[in-house]
Amino acid sequence: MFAEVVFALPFRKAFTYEIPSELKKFVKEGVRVVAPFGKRTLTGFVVKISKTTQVKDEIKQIREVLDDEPIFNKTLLKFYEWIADYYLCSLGEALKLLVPQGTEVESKRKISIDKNFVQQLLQNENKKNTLRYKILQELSTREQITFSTLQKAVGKKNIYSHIRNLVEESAVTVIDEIEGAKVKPKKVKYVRLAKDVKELYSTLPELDRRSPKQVKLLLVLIEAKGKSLPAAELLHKTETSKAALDSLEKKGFVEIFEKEVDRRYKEHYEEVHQEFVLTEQQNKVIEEISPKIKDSVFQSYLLHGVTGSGKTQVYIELAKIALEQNKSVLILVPEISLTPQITSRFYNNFGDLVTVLHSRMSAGERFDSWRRIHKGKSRIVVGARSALFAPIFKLGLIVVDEEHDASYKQQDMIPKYNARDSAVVLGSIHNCPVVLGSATPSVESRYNAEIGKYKLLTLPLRIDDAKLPAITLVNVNAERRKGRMDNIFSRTLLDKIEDRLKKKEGVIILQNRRGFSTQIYCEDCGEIEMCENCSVPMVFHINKNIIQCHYCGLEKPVPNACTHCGSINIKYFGTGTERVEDELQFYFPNARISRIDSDSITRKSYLSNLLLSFGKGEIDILVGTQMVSKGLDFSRVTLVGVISAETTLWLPDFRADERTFQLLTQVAGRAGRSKIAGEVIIQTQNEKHFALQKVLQNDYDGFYRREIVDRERLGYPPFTRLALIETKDKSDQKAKGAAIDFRKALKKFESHLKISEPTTALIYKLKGFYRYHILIKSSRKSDPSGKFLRRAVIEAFTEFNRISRFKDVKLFYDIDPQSIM
DNA sequence: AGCACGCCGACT
DNA sequence: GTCGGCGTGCTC
Repeated sequence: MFAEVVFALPFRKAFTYEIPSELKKFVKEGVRVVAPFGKRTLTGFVVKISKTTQVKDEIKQIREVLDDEPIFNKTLLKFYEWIADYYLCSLGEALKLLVPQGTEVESKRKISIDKNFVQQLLQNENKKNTLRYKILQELSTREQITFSTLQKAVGKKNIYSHIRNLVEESAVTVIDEIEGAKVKPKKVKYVRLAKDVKELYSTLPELDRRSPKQVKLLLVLIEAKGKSLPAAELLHKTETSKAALDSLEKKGFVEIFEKEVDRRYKEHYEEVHQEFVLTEQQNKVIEEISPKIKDSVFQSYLLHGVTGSGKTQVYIELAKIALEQNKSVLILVPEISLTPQITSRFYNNFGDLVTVLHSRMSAGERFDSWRRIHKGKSRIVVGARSALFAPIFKLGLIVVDEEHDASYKQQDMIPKYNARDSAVVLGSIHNCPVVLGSATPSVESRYNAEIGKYKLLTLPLRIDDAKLPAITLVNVNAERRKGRMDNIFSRTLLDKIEDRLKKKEGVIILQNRRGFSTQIYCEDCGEIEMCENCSVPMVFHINKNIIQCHYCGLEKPVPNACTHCGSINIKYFGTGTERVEDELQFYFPNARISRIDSDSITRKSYLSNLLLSFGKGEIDILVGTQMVSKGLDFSRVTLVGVISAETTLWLPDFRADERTFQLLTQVAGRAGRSKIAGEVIIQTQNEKHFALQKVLQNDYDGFYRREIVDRERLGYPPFTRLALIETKDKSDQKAKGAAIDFRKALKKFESHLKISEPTTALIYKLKGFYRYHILIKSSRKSDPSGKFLRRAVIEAFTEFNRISRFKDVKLFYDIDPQSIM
C-alpha cells in the first residue's frame, strides 16, 4: 500500500511513500504523517491511498502517524485544492492552514560541538577574517547550535563545506534531531481515594497520631464522595505538601493519576443576557435563509443592515435553526479580540457549545479549541479570519460579519487568502447558506448582489425606533480662520463634549493614527526622521518617551537634535491618539478618558475591562484608532467625534474613498443606539469630497453608485481581477532585477492582460527589504473566473526561473489584493 | 524551503 | 592549491 503525501513546501507535487505494515491501520486519507524527505524529516498530509504506484525511484517508508482521526475528508480536500489553485500556493501550504500551529514534527539539523577542541582550533587559526574563523568563533561559545542560527550569526548561507571539514577534524558532529510537537494536550495530576470509605475510617485514628496532614487530605477526599480532585488545588486547600500526598499513595490509600484538561480562553467581557423580540424586518430575513439551512442548499446572501439594525440577533436566530438541524455554525468576525460584545452574546445564547478562535489566544488554548471542534464537542465557532479553517465537518451556516473589513485578507503570510471570498466557496462545498453582513458592504459584494451572485437582504431600520445620528462636517480651515480652533479641536466639538460630560453620556473620539505626533521634521535641513529599516517616518510616543517605527517596531530614544544636520530646530507634526488623549485631558481635567489602540491593548483582559467600565459609565470618553469603530454597542454613547477625516482619504489606493466612507459610517453608527438621539462631528479639510458628503447624507446607495462608475472607468475591481506580484530582497538591485525579469516573463500575455511596469512599492523599504511591484489586471468580461490570469502568473514564474539570474529573490503573489500600495 | 554539489575566479 | 561565491538540481 502506498500513500500520496504533500508537504507545506512551495512545490505543487505529491510524493509517494510506502505504508509499513504496522502503520496500515492508522494511515488514512486525511491524516498527517511524519516522513523522511531528502535529508530531512517532515510532517506531511496524506491526500490519497493507492495499491500501486508508477514511481520508479526508491520509495521511502512513512515513519509515524500524527492523527488518530482524519482531519479532512474528500469534500474538504476540494476546498483546500481550491485555495491552492486560486491563491497560487501548493496544496501542502493550503492544508497547513487547517492545523493548529506548533503541532508539526520536523527534523532539525544541529551541530554538536566539542567546545575545548574548537577553542584550540580557533587559537591555531592565524587569519582572523576568514569565514572559517567566524564559524569557529560562534561555535566556541556553546555546546550546540542549529544550522539556521549559525547561518544568521555569521551572515552567510553556504557554511556546509566548513562544517563538513570540521566534522572530518572531529571538532563537531552533525545530529539530526527530530523535534516533536511544541504544543501538547495539557495534563494535570488528580487524586482520588483508592480504598473503601469504611476501611479508611477505621485506620484514621491510628494515622492521626503520626501523620495529621495525611488525615486532613483524606478527609477532604472523603468529603468529595469518590470524585477525583486536582492535586494542586487539594494541597493548597489543606495547606499540606506533596510529601504527605506521596506517602498516602505509597500506602495505597489514594491514587494519583493524570487527567487531560481543556485550556479554555476566558472572555472577561460579559453582558447580561437579554431576550429580544424580533422585528418584522429581522423575521423576514430569517424566513428567507432558514429553509436553506434546513434543506442544505448553498446560497450566498448579502445582508445590508444599517448600524444598530440587529444583525447579531439575526445570526443568533439562524444559528439556533442550524443547531436544531444537528448542524454546526461558523461565525467569522473581523478581529475577535476587538469585538468582545458579539462573542459575549453568543456565549449567552449557546454557552459551552461556543468555541472562540483568534490570534490573541495562546498556542495551547488554540490547540485545545481546535481539538474540541474536531471532536464535534463544539457546534458554534466564532472566530477571526483563520477560524475559516476550523475542522468543522457538518456545516449548516456560515456568517461573515462586517464582510467589508480588510482584516479578512491575509496580508503577510502565504497564501494571501481572503476569508470572506473563501467562505463563499466553503459554503458551496458544504451546501449551506453563507451570510455576508455589513452596514457598509464592500463595493465588490454589493456588485455581486446586483448581478445576482449574492442575494440582497436589507435591514433598513434601527431596532427600538432608535434614530440614525445627526452628522455634521466641520471644515477645520474655515474654523481656523474664524478663530474657532483650539489646536486640533474645533470649538464645535469641544462644546459638544462638554455638554455630554455634564449629561453623563458617553463620548467616542476617533483618530486613526497611533502615537503622539506622526512626523519629526527639521526646520533647517527639511529632513524627516525616518526608520533605518523601512522607508517611513518615525512616530513619537509620549508615554514611553520614544520614537517608533509602526512597520518594523524599531524603537529609539527621542532625538534632541536633527540626526541629519544636528540642528535643534526640530518640529513635531501630525496627530496621533496619544496627543488627542493628552489635549482632551487638558481641556477637560475632570473627565475620565481612556485610549484604545494597539499600544494600549497589551493584555487580553484590558480591552474587555475597559469596555465594561465604559458601559457602566465609569469612563466618560474613549479615544482610539479604527478599533473604536468596530462593533461597539453602547446605548450611552450619544456623541462621536472624528479629529480628522483625512487619515485614510488621500492614500494612493483605489479603495481609499471606500475605506473612508466605511470607517466614518461605522464610527458614526456607534452613536445614538437608544432613545436618546446621537450626534456625530467630523472634522475635515475636504467637506466637499463625495465620500464625506455621502457619509453626511447617510447615503450608502449613492456612494456605491458613484464609486462603481469610477471603478469601471479606471479598470478596477469588480470589473477587473487584480494580481499583485511583489519581489523582495535585502539588495535593492536584486529585488529590482527580479521584478524586471518577471515583467519580461509576462510579456507574452500582454495582449490579454494589462500589466504594469515594475514600480517600487509605496513603502519601498520594509523591515530592511526592498520591494517592487507589478500589477496585473484581467478583464472580468474576457476572463470571468480569473483562470487565465492565474495561469499566466504560473507560466511566467516558470519562464522567470528559466531566464532570470535573480531566482533567489523572494516572490509573492497577491490575488485580489486589498490595497496596491 | 533546505540541502548538496560542482564550477570558477581570486587569493595566499 | 583551496576558499568562497554562485548557479543548479533534487527531494517519493
